[in-house]
Amino acid sequence: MTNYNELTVPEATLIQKQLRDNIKVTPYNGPLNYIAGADISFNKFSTTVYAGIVVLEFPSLKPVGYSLVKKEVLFPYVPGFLAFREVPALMDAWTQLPVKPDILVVDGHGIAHPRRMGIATHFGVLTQQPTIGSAKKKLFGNYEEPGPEKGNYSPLTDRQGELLGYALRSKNKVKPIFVSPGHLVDVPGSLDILLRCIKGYRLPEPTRLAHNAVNQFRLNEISEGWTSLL
DNA sequence: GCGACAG
DNA sequence: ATCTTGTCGC
Repeated sequence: MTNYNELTVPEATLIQKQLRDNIKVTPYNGPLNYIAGADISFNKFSTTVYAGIVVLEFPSLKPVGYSLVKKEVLFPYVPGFLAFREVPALMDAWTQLPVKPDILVVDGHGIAHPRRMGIATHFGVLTQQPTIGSAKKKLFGNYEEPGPEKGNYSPLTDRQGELLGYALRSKNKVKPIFVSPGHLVDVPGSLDILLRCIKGYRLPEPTRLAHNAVNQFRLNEISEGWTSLL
């Protein structure tokens, strides 16, 4: 894998344009026995990032294990280029997984991106794994505020009206989350799967548990490596 | 030029 | 993203 730390934004843009030819937004018809969530945590002003992937049994959503790694990152956070900052660390956590999940939910957008290359798509294309993007804020596209009830959603589209994903009310009276396909999953499919990951919190279980894990890791409450919970 | 802007 | 206490509403 190329070294993202030395890249300039124009160079990163070129990479996104090259990778976009490999994106596959297609129905996922494989099995779904395991789903995972990926997230990153770090201390403000630090170049050390704590990455983690938590694997859950599906549809019970019970965690079965987690992979945690620490890595130095120099690429800054630039809206639209999150992947260049977080993918390298996530890749290490991914490689360390003894068994890969059927679907991976990444904290960030999939194709709901100016060049259709959000972090979930970027990671999916590089690993050739089905991924879904789940973000807490919109990055790109237009949408109408979804209804107030849990489960209500509205389409997220580009200027040509093409469907990129959805704004989803994952819990009553909370701001919506944004769901979009990463790779090897289609738009409706990404919503169907994500809806089955909601457990009463705003964030879907895979993302929520991954977020908790990387924070515990950063605060030295749990250690690096692969840990089985079985 | 102005507004928007994942984590 | 992270830093932080109390506070308002369901």
